[in-house]
Amino acid sequence: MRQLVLKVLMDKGTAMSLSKLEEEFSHADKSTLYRTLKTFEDKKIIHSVDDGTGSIKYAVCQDTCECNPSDLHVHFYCTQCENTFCLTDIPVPTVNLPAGFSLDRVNMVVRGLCANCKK
Amino acid sequence: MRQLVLKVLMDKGTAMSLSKLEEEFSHADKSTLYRTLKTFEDKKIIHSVDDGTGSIKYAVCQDTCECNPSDLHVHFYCTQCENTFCLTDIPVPTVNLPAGFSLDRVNMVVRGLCANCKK
DNA sequence: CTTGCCTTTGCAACATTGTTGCACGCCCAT
DNA sequence: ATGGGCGTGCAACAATGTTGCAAAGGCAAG
Repeated sequence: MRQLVLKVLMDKGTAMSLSKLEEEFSHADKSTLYRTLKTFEDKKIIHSVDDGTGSIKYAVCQDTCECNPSDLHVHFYCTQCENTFCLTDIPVPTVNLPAGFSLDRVNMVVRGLCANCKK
Repeated sequence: MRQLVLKVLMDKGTAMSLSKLEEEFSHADKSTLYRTLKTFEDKKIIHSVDDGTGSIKYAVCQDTCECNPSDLHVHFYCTQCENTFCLTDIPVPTVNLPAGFSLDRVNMVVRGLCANCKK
């Protein structure tokens, strides 16, 4: 089952939400998928993205993924196809915080149209 | 009532969630506050921030605020005091999207410790 | 083979947040 | 006084995320 979930996530190419996975596995239970995702996240096999849609998305980590300190890359949410992409090539730009502020993590989500939907 | 809500938001200096407002006005109803915030948002008096905590925060717009196309400034969430600040001085850096992608809005939230909590 | 343990799964319930329908009360103008 | 519009409160609801508990399966030791 976990193998199936991982395969779907890898084939999909985009970040998936829990409800999307439920549709994919209509026979599987929500809690099973939920715990599967949590397990993967603990094991640093996938990382979660809050893309502002209200539901958390999950995507497989790249080989070079360093999910440890942060989500290092920018995420993109397409407002038309409603897919969330990992822009693994685009690192989160550094920002100059006000004096006294220390940085822990950064979440950066770009909304717009993806290459497919813009055609 | 709306005047009271607006006053609290302005005095607070940080972005507040609906539940925080409920605490502030223990006698007021959730839906009243909710509709008040929605009204303010429509009128572009306040803007909403999804800081990744699961609850949407609201903050008064600056005079120069141009909430229209996007949240133009970076937001900061302090993991200790759990306050969300508008870093109105810090514009969201531009990113070079992959070919074919078009930008609509950007949400950028920095997590860390604020000046007060880092002391 | 049987027993017991551990893991995984499914069902159900729950908390939280956000949202909406409906009715009541208030104010104001006609 | 009457009616309409607005704001408010109560309640219910939907969606998401989360957890407790019991059943089912595999695996190893006896």
